[in-house]
Amino acid sequence: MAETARHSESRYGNRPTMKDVAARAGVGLKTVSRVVNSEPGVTPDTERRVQEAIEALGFRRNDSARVLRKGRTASIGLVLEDLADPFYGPLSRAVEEVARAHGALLINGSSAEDPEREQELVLALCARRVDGLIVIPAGDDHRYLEPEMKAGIATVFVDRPAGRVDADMVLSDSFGGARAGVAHLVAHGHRRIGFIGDQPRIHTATERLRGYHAALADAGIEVEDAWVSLGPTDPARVRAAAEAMLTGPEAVTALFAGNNRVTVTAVRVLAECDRRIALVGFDDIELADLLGITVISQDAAAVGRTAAEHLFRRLDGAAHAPARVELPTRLIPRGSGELPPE
Amino acid sequence: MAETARHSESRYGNRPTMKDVAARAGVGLKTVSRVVNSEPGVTPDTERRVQEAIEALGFRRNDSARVLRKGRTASIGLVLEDLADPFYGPLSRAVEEVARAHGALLINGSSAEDPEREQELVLALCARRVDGLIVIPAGDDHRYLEPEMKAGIATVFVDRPAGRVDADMVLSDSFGGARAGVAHLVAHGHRRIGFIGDQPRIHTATERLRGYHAALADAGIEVEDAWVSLGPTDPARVRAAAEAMLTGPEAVTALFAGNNRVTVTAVRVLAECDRRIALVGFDDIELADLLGITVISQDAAAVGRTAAEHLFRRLDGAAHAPARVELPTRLIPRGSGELPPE
DNA sequence: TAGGCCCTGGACAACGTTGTCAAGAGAATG
DNA sequence: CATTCTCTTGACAACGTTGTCCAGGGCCTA
Repeated sequence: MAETARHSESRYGNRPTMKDVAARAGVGLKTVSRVVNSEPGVTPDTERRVQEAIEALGFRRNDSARVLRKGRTASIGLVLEDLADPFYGPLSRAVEEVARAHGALLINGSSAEDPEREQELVLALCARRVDGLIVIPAGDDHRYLEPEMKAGIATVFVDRPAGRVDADMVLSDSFGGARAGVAHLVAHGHRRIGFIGDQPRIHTATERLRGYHAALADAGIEVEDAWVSLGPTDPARVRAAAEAMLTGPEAVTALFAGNNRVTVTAVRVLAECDRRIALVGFDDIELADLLGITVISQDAAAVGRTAAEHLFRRLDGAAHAPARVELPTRLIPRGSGELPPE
Repeated sequence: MAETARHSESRYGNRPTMKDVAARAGVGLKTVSRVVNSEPGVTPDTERRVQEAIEALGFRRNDSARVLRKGRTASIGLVLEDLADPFYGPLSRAVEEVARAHGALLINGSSAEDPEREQELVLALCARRVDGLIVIPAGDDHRYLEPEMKAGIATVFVDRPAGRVDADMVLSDSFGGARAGVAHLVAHGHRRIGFIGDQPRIHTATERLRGYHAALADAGIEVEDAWVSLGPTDPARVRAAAEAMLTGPEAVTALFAGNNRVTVTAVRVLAECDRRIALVGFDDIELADLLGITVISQDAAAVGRTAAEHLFRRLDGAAHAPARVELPTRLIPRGSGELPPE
């Protein structure tokens, strides 16, 4: 029977290690390490020999081992709701750019708006010992993160506040934006305005609804129940909600859409409608200019950049109390929000 | 002088290790490992004691160490061009879903269409020992990946073929799609058709141009130089190209846009134009239905899913020769491509 | 020429985990 | 009661890297 060669086939497909390089170059292990990390104290001749061995063997440093030894992974985690959502693409890209500038890689995960999945993802990232976390919360209780944060994983919450945990946050002014958008409709003569938003457990959804109520209260208008609809933002639900608001004697003359997905569906519904209904949407959308859609725009890239910069400032040692940054929104009139009631 | 407490402050902010848990629970190290990994052979009583210690200390397994030991990182890398591009969001999300189903995390990076940055990113991912790589090539020479692939990092190229390297690829039928799109314009009476595409070093750009030429050749139409423009797809360049094609006695009556970014700008230019110019764009765009834009649609999510499934099949041991999958495209007529020449 | 210093290079431990193996405690069997 | 077998448990090495520390050689100075 052949002797058991239990490690004849190593895990990384027999990748050469520094030891192999050292053997081939006829130097010590640590000298290879020095060359690989451009540390001083190696004569040019020795360095050349090591470089040749590295080249010949196709050696590449194993960062897993390095991470274990050094304690820093040079990677950060980003947990968002859905990478495929056009709002999160630019945000994610902005985070990536900042990470890159700090020599860090980005690990991405989508929670699909499921609190359990969010937690699962976040904890997986913590187990990897990412240096920091940027989280767009799906759930509203983040106490599970406390031990992690105490253990030194810097965390910044984005777009929605953290639940029951004291941490840095970067938000958009949902309340103010919605209030301005609805006030805009009021200013153009509307008194019956519908609001279609996301599920009430999502902070931005209720904030925007609060803005809607504030604007109508400012105008002395009493809101009817039938004008407000919160829930999932899939096309079917939104379509049903919009159609309900547009029918009957009490039909609204204008709609406020609580986010980009709602706006998209609303535009489709209104295109099929025989009356001219005004529309203001939260979040800008590509080609909205050509379609003449008035929106409340938030700068997703700026949100991501701000959050990432915060994070790295923490990683660089900033120890001030958790900060809450609120970025402004901007109303962009393009026609749909300026239609008069009919 | 105080004694040097060189490790008084450990790297992970003094996170407890299995050793600490073992000490507290009064058991051996390996027993903790067994509990953490739900391995059999631990009495309920022991398990309870260990669980309590884990709870009390807030222990979380350090996956860096695990990775080093096991040789699998349970993570894959995705290098694409720009996460903020609406084409890549769904693709990336689809890859993530497949990875999740296999218990792997996704590390994301944008090459910004820069071959050097692509290589830098890919090699960084290799140094992390990701189990596999999905690459949307920016460069056209990937020989630098050969040692990595030989060392066992599975790699799938997506959207564009790998350069000088034999590997799995998942592509869309750019040639066929463009040919069908241009033929569609010809069928509606156009004989002077412009083509605005991406930089010629990008494979899809030249493939689509090839499709354009093929369709016109099929129709016996001779292409004039002024009808074709390849280059960066930033709005300024595309706008200039489009405006040039739309002026003069030899102006085109229809445009074929080589990708989503080109289409967006083209739509803007045409909206300002006094003549009615036909347009077909490669890649579908949100709200294109409302704007009546005829497109050649490719299913980004399907591309991502297919690539990721290929990758994991490789990781599970599939050893067949590199495969090249080409996914079909679909022409979606919505009005802009059916305008007659005027 | 002797002594001291600097510079290069290498041996060794440690990071936190998991695989291997063996020991010990009971239980089952003769 | 002796023996074997099963089951639980823990000691130990190893993964590939980096930090610490020491040795030896060359060079400078007195």
